[in-house]
Amino acid sequence: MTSGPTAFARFAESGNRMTAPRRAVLAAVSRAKGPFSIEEIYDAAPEVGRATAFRTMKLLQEVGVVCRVPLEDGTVRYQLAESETHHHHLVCSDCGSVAEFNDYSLDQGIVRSAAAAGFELDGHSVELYGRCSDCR
Amino acid sequence: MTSGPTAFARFAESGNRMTAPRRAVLAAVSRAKGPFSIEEIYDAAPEVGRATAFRTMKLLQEVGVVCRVPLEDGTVRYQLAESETHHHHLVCSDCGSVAEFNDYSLDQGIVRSAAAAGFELDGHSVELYGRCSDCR
DNA sequence: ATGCTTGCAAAACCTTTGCAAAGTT
DNA sequence: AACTTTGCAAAGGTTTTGCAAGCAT
Repeated sequence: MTSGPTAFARFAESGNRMTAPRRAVLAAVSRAKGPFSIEEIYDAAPEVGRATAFRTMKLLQEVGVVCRVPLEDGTVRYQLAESETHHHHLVCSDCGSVAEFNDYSLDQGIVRSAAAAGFELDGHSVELYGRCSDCR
Repeated sequence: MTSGPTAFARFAESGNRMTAPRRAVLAAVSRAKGPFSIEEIYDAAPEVGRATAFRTMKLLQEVGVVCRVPLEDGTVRYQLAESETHHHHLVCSDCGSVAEFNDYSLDQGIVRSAAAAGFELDGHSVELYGRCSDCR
């Protein structure tokens, strides 16, 4: 639940310089309740230049502070990553919330599918679309 | 293996009008060996206007003739859909090929994961990234 | 000090729109 | 004949760039 400090900490650990604009973006990202677009971030952090907002968001993705959430309609949002490790997303089409989940046996199934196709697996992405328990 | 005529047939069945520009886009799409961008399509079908290329590609997606393939780097390509039904993708990072696959038990795992999270599932997308059997 | 980061504003992109003309059924 | 679709060119929106000035370390 305490995602605020975590984003800063994770970024600090990444070995990148901590600057005022980056702090502002991290704060905006940490404040966000659900998935957001880059535009929403630089609206929420007006002291940061457009270019820097884009540059910083790209950096945060690389560093794993935020993760990309592809929506069903083909657009993309971002969200503060709860876990730095691999995970999947549950995207609610009603309220727009995005929850992370892990399922070991699901990942196993993916490994098995890849093997069956003679495919050497590097990574995978799984997005589930539907309605969350609150919205049902 | 005979994907050429199939795209036309599928489109015809969709109840949309068959026009010269649409035939040109369908031909270009059918000719493509792997995943492609919209720009590649209107480069390959110069007689078709830009706007029409975009409009037609959107239509082909809706109709299920082509499917959207999200790449690991966040960009999106399209590919002629082999099967009209639900399927997943194996994206090769070496040769760029995209293969479709189905795995019933994987889908089952997804249904189970969703249920475990109290999530009402509408749809899902699974992309596997790695190296195909030819490139290994 | 050194080298990375920023902001600005322009440029580069990509996609969509409006509307009259042309085409399809 | 009725209704769709197209092409054009312009508008719209988003993301990137180049570079001098400003920071973090």
